[in-house]
Amino acid sequence: MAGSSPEREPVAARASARRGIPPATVARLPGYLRALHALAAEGVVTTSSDELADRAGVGSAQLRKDLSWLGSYGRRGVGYDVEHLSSQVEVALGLTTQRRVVIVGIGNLGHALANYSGFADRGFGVVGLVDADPAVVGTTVAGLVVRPLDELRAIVAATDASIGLIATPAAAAQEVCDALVEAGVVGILTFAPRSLRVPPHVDVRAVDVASELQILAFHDHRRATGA
Amino acid sequence: MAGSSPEREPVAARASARRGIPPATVARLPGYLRALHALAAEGVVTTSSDELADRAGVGSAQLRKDLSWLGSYGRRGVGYDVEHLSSQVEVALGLTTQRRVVIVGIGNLGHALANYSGFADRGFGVVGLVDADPAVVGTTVAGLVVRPLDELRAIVAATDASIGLIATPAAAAQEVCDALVEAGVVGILTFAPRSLRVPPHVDVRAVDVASELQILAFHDHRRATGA
DNA sequence: TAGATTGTTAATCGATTAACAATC
DNA sequence: TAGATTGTTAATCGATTAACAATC
Repeated sequence: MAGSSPEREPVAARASARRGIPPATVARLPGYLRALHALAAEGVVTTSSDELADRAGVGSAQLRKDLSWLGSYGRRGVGYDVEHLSSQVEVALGLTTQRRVVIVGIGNLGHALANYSGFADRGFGVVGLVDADPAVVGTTVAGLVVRPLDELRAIVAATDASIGLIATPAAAAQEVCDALVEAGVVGILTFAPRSLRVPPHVDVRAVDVASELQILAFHDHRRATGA
Repeated sequence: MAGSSPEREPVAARASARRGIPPATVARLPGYLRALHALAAEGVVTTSSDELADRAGVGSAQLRKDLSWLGSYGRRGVGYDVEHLSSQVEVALGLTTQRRVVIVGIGNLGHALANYSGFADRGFGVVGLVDADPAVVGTTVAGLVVRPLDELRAIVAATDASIGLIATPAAAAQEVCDALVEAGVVGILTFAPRSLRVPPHVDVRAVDVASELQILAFHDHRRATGA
């Protein structure tokens, strides 16, 4: 409109500025980080896109394309420094500061999640346990006392938790979700088998174990019958 | 080659014949089924793509496109019969015969999974529990006696299990996976945080809870910083 | 230099979405 | 018939992949 064509940035930079790292890439970054940590634990100092992709279970072209969204952290002809790349992936994912997690629903699954050591290893701290059942409230699980649902807001405020984990029955999930949102969490991971409604600023990810099995059943079925 | 153009089928039919239902669609079908069952439980007899999509948390265009891969089970101007569509989705997923599941790794998580009633409700039967720890072997969990790892093959054979569920530590997962494949399962759902290597005829799905949290952390981080 | 490996391009492929003709 | 809603089309969008120039 000003009569001259604007300065052109590289395509990738423009896309990055517009939309950031693509969701499909973000979803694979934790897998790369896992593979990098495994390599570091084995004492490997330098790796290649071939080796790392193989460890992560993806193609090397995809790995390089994914990493290119973060920047240029490899050396042509050499590969990637394991420690340095780990750090950069952690920076990209925002794992440089620990995030605090509240678990709601301390049944079998909530119990297992509260005791899962993999959270602390990977940047998360479980800071609160909440349940609606008076018989469960007051018990100690994984070193934390289980608190009643009506204290959720105070717990989130006191601990500055940003992530809520829902391990309740499906029937209670939306109500708990609303309470978590109201309390101020911005990310929710739910294991309850139903879809949740949240405002746009809140991010929900859902793990439904029976759905996963049904997807496996489809492939089993295809193999057994037609194709 | 024969000198005349071949008969043309509709595009969708050709694609369907070639590759079947797209993976992204298959992954959403369990969610539709859940929503349909919820509607049925409320006594709703007929639904629309708008209502069903809303329940499942997707757009109505996407829902109709997805269902079109299964066939034409709606009535223009009317909607879908809840019971009939449920059945058709179940047929498409191969849920008309119950599939049997073996769980390996009876720690906190394996325990929770063994006791999860959602499996039976949705077409799966837990028929075997296996653990490597002699202290766990012999105990009864969810009505089943935990058996040692070296009996895995016999259990799969005796129960005709087709799906294996891995709830072991990461370090044991590949070994357990190999044993499951060797025993004859064709679908594996793993909760261990590492990638698994399987032959092409075996299907693996992975749930990594800490990875899910890391993906949530990314969005939290983006919100807090730049975009 | 010669060999190796990245980062990027461009082509392909698959998924999503809006719009609407078909039809109940 | 008029209104409603599907099933399908076609356009757009995003993801994957192979190939290779850049460069260590």
